[in-house]
Amino acid sequence: MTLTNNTFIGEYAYSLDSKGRVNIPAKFRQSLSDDNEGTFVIARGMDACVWVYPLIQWKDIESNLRNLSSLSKINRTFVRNTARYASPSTYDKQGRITLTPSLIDYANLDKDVLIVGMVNKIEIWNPTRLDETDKQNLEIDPAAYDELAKNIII
Amino acid sequence: MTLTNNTFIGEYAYSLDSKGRVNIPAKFRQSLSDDNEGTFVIARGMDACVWVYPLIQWKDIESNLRNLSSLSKINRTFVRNTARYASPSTYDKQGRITLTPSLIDYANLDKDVLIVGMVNKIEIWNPTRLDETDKQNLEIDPAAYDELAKNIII
DNA sequence: TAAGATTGTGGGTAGTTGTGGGTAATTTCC
DNA sequence: GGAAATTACCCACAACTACCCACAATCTTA
Repeated sequence: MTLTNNTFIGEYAYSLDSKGRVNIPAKFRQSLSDDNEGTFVIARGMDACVWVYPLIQWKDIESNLRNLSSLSKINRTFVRNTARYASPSTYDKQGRITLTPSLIDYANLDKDVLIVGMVNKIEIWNPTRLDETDKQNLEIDPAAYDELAKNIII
Repeated sequence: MTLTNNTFIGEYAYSLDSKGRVNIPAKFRQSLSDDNEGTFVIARGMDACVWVYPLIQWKDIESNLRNLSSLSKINRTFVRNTARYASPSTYDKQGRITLTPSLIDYANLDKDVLIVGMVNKIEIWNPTRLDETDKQNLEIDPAAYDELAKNIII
């Protein structure tokens, strides 16, 4: 059963093979709308992971980046860091995309990877790194978290 | 007799089979509106139980998550923690949904489970865990109940 | 009260999904 | 231009999942 188009939830333990390929969970592929043409854009995550966007979602981001004036230094840096490591990747007949060596290195990926649905995108993690990040996030200001939760009825 | 659509009350003792399937009480299914397409979204409860949302209820949550920018770390954490353990599940011809091993483990579910209507969602409990939780909650601050009383007429 | 329908529970089977590896096409580099 | 390396495409198999059928217990209705 697929929810909304281009929406991803859930967690999957998959493996990265010797050719740098990872499976995109079947449920995620089913949720992809046709106009993505089976293509994702992979990029550096803001945490130590790989971000995987459906093509049309990425196009949206691109147009936002386009609107940032390069007069501002922070804009230049942000645009550069975002665009620099991004690259499109179409999945093969078995539903796998190929990651770039640069991204595998950045996210510290080994054979075992964790794929996490983040609603509008997908994250690929080294399970150990995610554990560490989780622990660090425990120190996050609980008040700020409560503020968020206040606006979202769960 | 069905009360309001997508509203669940009452308690049922059912069983989880070897394939991780639980029956959704017939009364709950009857209360589901058609636009749910026979689908629930299961997720980690805030207590040690599984939360089961009707699809359209979850979509609401999802659209809120979609609007949180991943530039903010606290947003990323919040989205991840919410989406990560959630997964859609359509009930079969017999009215059962399949739980994920991860959620069965989280809620400590055994063969005997307790299904509790929580008005806008459903909870699935290990009966023993629920007893324990009940006992702890006896010690709830009466002042907190007074606070609650301001917002709800019972 | 008896017959029929509905509901909860168990299990078998066919199709799908994840994973590994092989071969041909393409690109890169000397 | 040709060899080496890389990439894209294809096939195969094991594990898993979704779907189907069966049956007993309960509830409904005539």
